[in-house]
Amino acid sequence: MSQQPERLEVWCAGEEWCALTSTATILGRKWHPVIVHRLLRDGALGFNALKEAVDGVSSKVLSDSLEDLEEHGLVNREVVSEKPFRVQYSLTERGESLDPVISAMQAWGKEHLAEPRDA
Amino acid sequence: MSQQPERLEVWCAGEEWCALTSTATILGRKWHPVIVHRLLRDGALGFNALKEAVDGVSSKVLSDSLEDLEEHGLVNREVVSEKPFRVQYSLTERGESLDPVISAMQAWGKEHLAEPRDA
DNA sequence: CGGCATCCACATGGATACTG
DNA sequence: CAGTATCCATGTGGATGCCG
Repeated sequence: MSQQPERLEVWCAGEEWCALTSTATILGRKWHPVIVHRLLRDGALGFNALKEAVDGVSSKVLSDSLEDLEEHGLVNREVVSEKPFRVQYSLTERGESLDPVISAMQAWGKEHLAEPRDA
Repeated sequence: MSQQPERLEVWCAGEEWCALTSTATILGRKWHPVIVHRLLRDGALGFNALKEAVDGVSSKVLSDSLEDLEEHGLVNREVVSEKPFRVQYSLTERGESLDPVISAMQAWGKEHLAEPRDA
């Protein structure tokens, strides 16, 4: 059940800054943190449900993003039904471990970015 | 002395995902988190000192990155001497407030990304 | 429903060379 | 020392349309 043992392979292993740049590269794509956040909040979701939950992403970009997240072992894709074709995306353990990072990012954003109305 | 009162203007204000995407866009650029980390760790640094501290970035990219960080009010640029021309880059209060985010990113990276040798 | 195919525009990073 | 000027390859996102 645990797909955690091995660490993610990265091109910069050995460099002191690798942990930071790699994490930035993974979470720095426009929708990645939002996707992870939605899956953390709502649990497993189908493609279109996730698309609506994210709200603002196109099919193509969501598809690309999910593929990238899958390749990084953060998201799990599961076909739950063939007849009415249904898929579910959920976080792996590694994906869930991003919670503190996502939370920190969102907290910072809420604290320092402009809001529509102040009050 | 406080340049914190106003929040950063962003193109996505009002969107629920704005805090996350904007933060991702700011910290997601390859060297941004490393630059902020170095300034957090070492304090104010000159251009070349910072370039060496980051280790791996080109002048052009460092220059671009610093400009971007300045525009976001995270980094402060100060000319400390004209004759022997010297400049110092340091974090603003807003920049320092990124500490928890950078720390979370680095902690996650160290925990989940491959290292040169295992033992 | 859950995508993929295409095409396009622009952002980003890197190499190299040069300057005040 | 502290950058800027070019040039270029690739990455990334977005729009639109189509398919099983």
